[in-house]
Amino acid sequence: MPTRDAAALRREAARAYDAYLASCPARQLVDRISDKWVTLILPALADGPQRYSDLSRRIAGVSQKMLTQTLRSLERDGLVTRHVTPSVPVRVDYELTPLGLSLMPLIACIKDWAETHMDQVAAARQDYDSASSTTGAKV
Amino acid sequence: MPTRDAAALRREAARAYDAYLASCPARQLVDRISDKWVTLILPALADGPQRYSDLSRRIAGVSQKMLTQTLRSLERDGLVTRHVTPSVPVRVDYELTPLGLSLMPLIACIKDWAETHMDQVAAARQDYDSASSTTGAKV
DNA sequence: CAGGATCCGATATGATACTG
DNA sequence: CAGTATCATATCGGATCCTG
Repeated sequence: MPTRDAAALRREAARAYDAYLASCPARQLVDRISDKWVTLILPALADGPQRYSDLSRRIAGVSQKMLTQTLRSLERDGLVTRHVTPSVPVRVDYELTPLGLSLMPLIACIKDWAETHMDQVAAARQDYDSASSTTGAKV
Repeated sequence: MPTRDAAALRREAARAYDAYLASCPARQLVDRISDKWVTLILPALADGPQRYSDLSRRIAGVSQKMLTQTLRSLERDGLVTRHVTPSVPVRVDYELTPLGLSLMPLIACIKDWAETHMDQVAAARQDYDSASSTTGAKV
Protein backbone atom coordinates (compact mmCIF):
# COMPACT_ATOMS: atom_id res chain seq x y z
CA MET A 1 0.00 0.00 0.00
CA PRO A 2 2.32 2.74 -1.24
CA THR A 3 -0.15 5.47 -0.40
CA ARG A 4 0.09 4.82 3.31
CA ASP A 5 3.84 4.86 3.15
CA ALA A 6 3.92 8.12 1.28
CA ALA A 7 1.63 9.71 3.83
CA ALA A 8 3.74 8.37 6.66
CA LEU A 9 6.88 9.67 5.02
CA ARG A 10 5.33 13.08 4.61
CA ARG A 11 4.35 13.16 8.24
CA GLU A 12 7.87 12.22 9.28
CA ALA A 13 9.29 14.89 7.01
CA ALA A 14 6.90 17.41 8.50
CA ARG A 15 7.99 16.52 12.00
CA ALA A 16 11.65 16.75 11.10
CA TYR A 17 11.07 20.04 9.38
CA ASP A 18 9.25 21.40 12.38
CA ALA A 19 12.19 20.45 14.53
CA TYR A 20 14.55 22.14 12.10
CA LEU A 21 12.40 25.25 12.06
CA ALA A 22 12.25 25.33 15.82
CA SER A 23 16.04 25.53 15.83
CA CYS A 24 16.17 28.29 13.24
CA PRO A 25 16.96 31.61 14.96
CA ALA A 26 15.21 33.72 12.36
CA ARG A 27 12.10 31.59 12.69
CA GLN A 28 12.12 32.06 16.44
CA LEU A 29 12.48 35.79 16.09
CA VAL A 30 9.66 36.00 13.59
CA ASP A 31 7.51 33.97 15.92
CA ARG A 32 8.28 36.39 18.71
CA ILE A 33 7.59 39.63 16.90
CA SER A 34 4.65 38.26 15.00
CA ASP A 35 2.75 38.18 18.25
CA LYS A 36 0.10 40.83 18.04
CA TRP A 37 0.75 42.19 21.49
CA VAL A 38 4.53 42.07 21.34
CA THR A 39 4.59 44.63 18.56
CA LEU A 40 2.38 46.86 20.65
CA ILE A 41 4.06 46.43 24.01
CA LEU A 42 7.66 46.92 22.91
CA PRO A 43 7.05 50.32 21.32
CA ALA A 44 4.96 51.29 24.34
CA LEU A 45 7.98 50.57 26.52
CA ALA A 46 10.37 52.43 24.25
CA ASP A 47 9.57 55.69 26.04
CA GLY A 48 10.79 54.33 29.33
CA PRO A 49 9.58 52.16 32.19
CA GLN A 50 5.87 51.64 32.50
CA ARG A 51 3.64 50.27 35.19
CA TYR A 52 1.37 47.37 34.48
CA SER A 53 -1.72 49.54 34.70
CA ASP A 54 -0.16 52.17 32.44
CA LEU A 55 0.50 49.57 29.79
CA SER A 56 -2.97 48.24 30.18
CA ARG A 57 -4.34 51.72 29.57
CA ARG A 58 -2.01 52.67 26.73
CA ILE A 59 -2.66 49.51 24.82
CA ALA A 60 -6.38 49.76 24.51
CA GLY A 61 -8.08 46.47 23.95
CA VAL A 62 -5.60 44.15 25.58
CA SER A 63 -6.96 41.77 28.17
CA GLN A 64 -5.05 41.27 31.41
CA LYS A 65 -4.49 37.73 30.43
CA MET A 66 -2.73 38.62 27.22
CA LEU A 67 -0.85 41.52 28.76
CA THR A 68 0.48 39.42 31.59
CA GLN A 69 1.20 36.47 29.37
CA THR A 70 3.03 38.57 26.80
CA LEU A 71 5.03 40.46 29.40
CA ARG A 72 6.05 37.18 30.98
CA SER A 73 7.29 35.76 27.72
CA LEU A 74 9.16 38.98 26.97
CA GLU A 75 10.74 38.83 30.39
CA ARG A 76 11.68 35.23 29.84
CA ASP A 77 13.32 36.16 26.57
CA GLY A 78 15.33 38.88 28.27
CA LEU A 79 13.67 41.67 26.33
CA VAL A 80 12.07 43.37 29.31
CA THR A 81 12.71 43.46 33.06
CA ARG A 82 10.07 43.25 35.72
CA HIS A 83 10.61 45.25 38.88
CA VAL A 84 8.33 44.79 41.84
CA THR A 85 8.02 47.47 44.50
CA PRO A 86 6.53 45.80 47.57
CA SER A 87 4.41 48.71 48.69
CA VAL A 88 0.72 48.56 49.48
CA PRO A 89 -0.68 48.16 46.99
CA VAL A 90 2.16 46.63 45.06
CA ARG A 91 3.68 48.42 42.13
CA VAL A 92 5.24 46.66 39.18
CA ASP A 93 7.32 48.37 36.54
CA TYR A 94 8.38 46.95 33.24
CA GLU A 95 11.34 48.24 31.30
CA LEU A 96 13.12 47.38 28.11
CA THR A 97 16.51 45.70 28.48
CA PRO A 98 19.38 46.67 26.17
CA LEU A 99 18.51 43.56 24.21
CA GLY A 100 14.92 44.66 23.91
CA LEU A 101 16.09 48.10 22.94
CA SER A 102 18.30 46.67 20.22
CA LEU A 103 15.20 45.27 18.65
CA MET A 104 13.70 48.69 18.06
CA PRO A 105 15.77 49.54 14.96
CA LEU A 106 14.58 46.32 13.40
CA ILE A 107 11.01 47.26 14.15
CA ALA A 108 11.77 50.62 12.57
CA CYS A 109 13.05 48.79 9.46
CA ILE A 110 9.85 46.85 9.22
CA LYS A 111 7.81 49.98 9.69
CA ASP A 112 9.89 51.62 7.00
CA TRP A 113 9.32 48.94 4.40
CA ALA A 114 5.67 48.89 5.29
CA GLU A 115 5.21 52.61 4.83
CA THR A 116 7.10 52.54 1.56
CA HIS A 117 5.49 49.54 -0.04
CA MET A 118 2.22 48.70 1.58
CA ASP A 119 0.34 51.02 -0.74
CA GLN A 120 1.57 48.88 -3.62
CA VAL A 121 0.30 45.85 -1.80
CA ALA A 122 -3.04 47.53 -1.27
CA ALA A 123 -3.21 48.40 -4.96
CA ALA A 124 -2.32 44.83 -5.92
CA ARG A 125 -5.11 43.57 -3.71
CA GLN A 126 -7.63 45.85 -5.37
CA ASP A 127 -6.51 44.72 -8.81
CA TYR A 128 -6.68 41.11 -7.80
CA ASP A 129 -10.10 41.41 -6.25
CA SER A 130 -11.64 43.37 -9.09
CA ALA A 131 -10.11 40.97 -11.62
CA SER A 132 -11.55 37.91 -9.95
CA SER A 133 -14.97 39.50 -9.63
CA THR A 134 -14.79 40.14 -13.40
CA THR A 135 -14.04 36.52 -14.16
CA GLY A 136 -17.11 35.43 -12.31
CA ALA A 137 -15.71 34.47 -8.95
CA LYS A 138 -17.97 34.91 -6.01
CA VAL A 139 -17.54 38.16 -4.15
CA MET B 1 -24.18 48.81 37.24
CA PRO B 2 -20.78 50.42 36.58
CA THR B 3 -19.08 47.07 35.98
CA ARG B 4 -21.14 46.42 32.89
CA ASP B 5 -20.36 49.84 31.53
CA ALA B 6 -16.65 49.47 32.05
CA ALA B 7 -16.68 46.14 30.27
CA ALA B 8 -18.71 47.57 27.45
CA LEU B 9 -16.35 50.48 27.13
CA ARG B 10 -13.39 48.18 27.00
CA ARG B 11 -15.01 46.17 24.26
CA GLU B 12 -15.68 49.30 22.26
CA ALA B 13 -12.12 50.43 22.75
CA ALA B 14 -10.90 47.03 21.64
CA ARG B 15 -12.98 47.21 18.49
CA ALA B 16 -11.81 50.70 17.70
CA TYR B 17 -8.24 49.68 18.33
CA ASP B 18 -8.59 46.68 16.09
CA ALA B 19 -9.88 48.94 13.34
CA TYR B 20 -6.95 51.26 13.88
CA LEU B 21 -4.51 48.38 13.79
CA ALA B 22 -6.04 47.03 10.63
CA SER B 23 -5.20 50.33 8.96
CA CYS B 24 -1.63 50.38 10.20
CA PRO B 25 0.75 49.45 7.38
CA ALA B 26 3.41 48.03 9.65
CA ARG B 27 0.84 45.87 11.35
CA GLN B 28 -0.31 44.52 8.01
CA LEU B 29 3.22 43.74 6.97
CA VAL B 30 3.96 41.97 10.21
CA ASP B 31 0.79 39.98 9.79
CA ARG B 32 1.94 38.98 6.33
CA ILE B 33 5.46 37.88 7.15
CA SER B 34 4.49 36.32 10.42
CA ASP B 35 2.74 33.62 8.48
CA LYS B 36 4.73 30.44 8.95
CA TRP B 37 4.64 29.51 5.29
CA VAL B 38 5.25 32.97 3.87
CA THR B 39 8.70 33.07 5.39
CA LEU B 40 9.42 29.72 3.84
CA ILE B 41 7.92 30.26 0.42
CA LEU B 42 9.45 33.65 -0.31
CA PRO B 43 13.05 32.51 0.20
CA ALA B 44 12.29 29.38 -1.78
CA LEU B 45 11.26 31.59 -4.68
CA ALA B 46 14.28 33.83 -4.36
CA ASP B 47 16.30 31.47 -6.58
CA GLY B 48 13.91 31.97 -9.45
CA PRO B 49 10.57 30.66 -10.69
CA GLN B 50 9.35 27.42 -9.20
CA ARG B 51 6.61 25.03 -10.10
CA TYR B 52 3.92 24.19 -7.62
CA SER B 53 5.21 20.67 -7.17
CA ASP B 54 8.76 21.92 -6.76
CA LEU B 55 7.69 24.20 -3.95
CA SER B 56 5.73 21.43 -2.40
CA ARG B 57 8.84 19.27 -2.42
CA ARG B 58 11.28 21.95 -1.30
CA ILE B 59 9.15 23.00 1.60
CA ALA B 60 8.81 19.70 3.33
CA GLY B 61 5.87 19.49 5.61
CA VAL B 62 3.56 21.92 3.90
CA SER B 63 0.09 20.65 3.07
CA GLN B 64 -1.33 21.42 -0.38
CA LYS B 65 -4.00 23.40 1.32
CA MET B 66 -1.57 25.71 3.05
CA LEU B 67 0.71 25.95 0.04
CA THR B 68 -2.11 26.91 -2.27
CA GLN B 69 -3.69 29.24 0.24
CA THR B 70 -0.43 31.01 0.99
CA LEU B 71 0.53 31.33 -2.67
CA ARG B 72 -2.88 32.79 -3.42
CA SER B 73 -2.57 35.40 -0.73
CA LEU B 74 0.94 36.27 -1.88
CA GLU B 75 -0.35 36.62 -5.42
CA ARG B 76 -3.16 38.81 -4.22
CA ASP B 77 -0.68 41.01 -2.40
CA GLY B 78 1.39 41.39 -5.55
CA LEU B 79 4.38 39.61 -4.09
CA VAL B 80 4.38 36.66 -6.49
CA THR B 81 3.01 35.99 -9.96
CA ARG B 82 1.25 32.85 -11.04
CA HIS B 83 1.78 31.67 -14.59
CA VAL B 84 -0.27 28.81 -15.99
CA THR B 85 0.95 26.82 -18.98
CA PRO B 86 -2.11 25.04 -20.41
CA SER B 87 -0.35 21.84 -21.40
CA VAL B 88 -1.44 18.36 -20.43
CA PRO B 89 -0.97 18.05 -17.60
CA VAL B 90 -1.03 21.71 -16.69
CA ARG B 91 2.06 23.43 -15.43
CA VAL B 92 1.99 26.35 -13.02
CA ASP B 93 4.99 28.48 -12.20
CA TYR B 94 5.29 30.95 -9.37
CA GLU B 95 7.75 33.79 -9.41
CA LEU B 96 8.65 36.70 -7.17
CA THR B 97 7.57 40.11 -8.38
CA PRO B 98 9.91 43.10 -7.94
CA LEU B 99 7.81 43.97 -4.94
CA GLY B 100 8.27 40.52 -3.51
CA LEU B 101 11.96 40.74 -4.26
CA SER B 102 12.20 44.04 -2.42
CA LEU B 103 11.06 42.24 0.67
CA MET B 104 14.09 39.98 0.71
CA PRO B 105 16.50 42.54 2.21
CA LEU B 106 14.09 43.02 5.05
CA ILE B 107 13.98 39.30 5.60
CA ALA B 108 17.76 39.40 5.57
CA CYS B 109 17.67 42.10 8.26
CA ILE B 110 15.48 39.96 10.41
CA LYS B 111 17.72 36.98 9.88
CA ASP B 112 20.68 39.14 10.76
CA TRP B 113 19.29 40.34 14.05
CA ALA B 114 18.20 36.82 14.86
CA GLU B 115 21.61 35.33 14.25
CA THR B 116 23.28 38.06 16.26
CA HIS B 117 21.00 38.13 19.26
CA MET B 118 18.99 34.97 19.51
CA ASP B 119 21.69 33.28 21.52
CA GLN B 120 21.23 35.97 24.16
CA VAL B 121 17.53 35.27 24.10
CA ALA B 122 18.22 31.58 24.50
CA ALA B 123 20.52 32.33 27.44
CA ALA B 124 17.90 34.56 29.03
CA ARG B 125 15.38 31.78 28.71
CA GLN B 126 17.66 29.33 30.44
CA ASP B 127 18.31 31.77 33.26
CA TYR B 128 14.63 32.46 33.63
CA ASP B 129 13.67 28.81 33.63
CA SER B 130 16.34 27.72 36.07
CA ALA B 131 15.53 30.65 38.36
CA SER B 132 11.88 29.78 38.51
CA SER B 133 12.60 26.12 39.16
CA THR B 134 14.78 27.26 42.06
CA THR B 135 12.00 29.31 43.57
CA GLY B 136 9.76 26.31 43.63
CA ALA B 137 7.74 26.79 40.48
CA LYS B 138 6.58 23.71 38.74
CA VAL B 139 8.78 22.54 35.91
C1' DC C 1 -2.82 46.99 41.93
C1' DA C 2 -1.20 43.06 39.64
C1' DG C 3 -2.11 38.66 38.26
C1' DG C 4 -3.60 33.51 38.77
C1' DA C 5 -7.24 29.98 37.28
C1' DT C 6 -10.84 28.46 34.47
C1' DC C 7 -14.28 28.14 30.91
C1' DC C 8 -15.50 28.78 26.21
C1' DG C 9 -15.94 30.26 21.40
C1' DA C 10 -13.42 31.73 17.11
C1' DT C 11 -9.87 30.81 14.11
C1' DA C 12 -6.12 28.36 12.00
C1' DT C 13 -4.24 24.25 10.29
C1' DG C 14 -3.86 19.53 8.95
C1' DA C 15 -5.62 15.08 7.01
C1' DT C 16 -8.36 13.16 3.56
C1' DA C 17 -10.98 12.56 -0.57
C1' DC C 18 -12.30 14.20 -5.06
C1' DT C 19 -11.68 16.88 -9.82
C1' DG C 20 -10.34 19.15 -14.56
C1' DC D 1 -0.22 18.20 -12.03
C1' DA D 2 -2.45 21.50 -9.53
C1' DG D 3 -5.63 22.28 -7.25
C1' DT D 4 -10.87 22.32 -4.45
C1' DA D 5 -14.02 20.84 -0.67
C1' DT D 6 -14.98 18.94 3.73
C1' DC D 7 -14.17 17.46 8.29
C1' DA D 8 -11.70 17.15 12.68
C1' DT D 9 -8.92 19.34 16.00
C1' DA D 10 -5.62 22.21 18.32
C1' DT D 11 -4.41 26.57 19.72
C1' DC D 12 -5.41 31.30 20.79
C1' DG D 13 -7.59 34.85 22.76
C1' DG D 14 -11.32 36.90 25.58
C1' DA D 15 -14.57 37.03 29.54
C1' DT D 16 -15.09 36.14 34.23
C1' DC D 17 -14.13 35.15 38.95
C1' DC D 18 -10.85 35.06 42.62
C1' DT D 19 -6.53 36.32 45.58
C1' DG D 20 -2.20 38.43 48.07
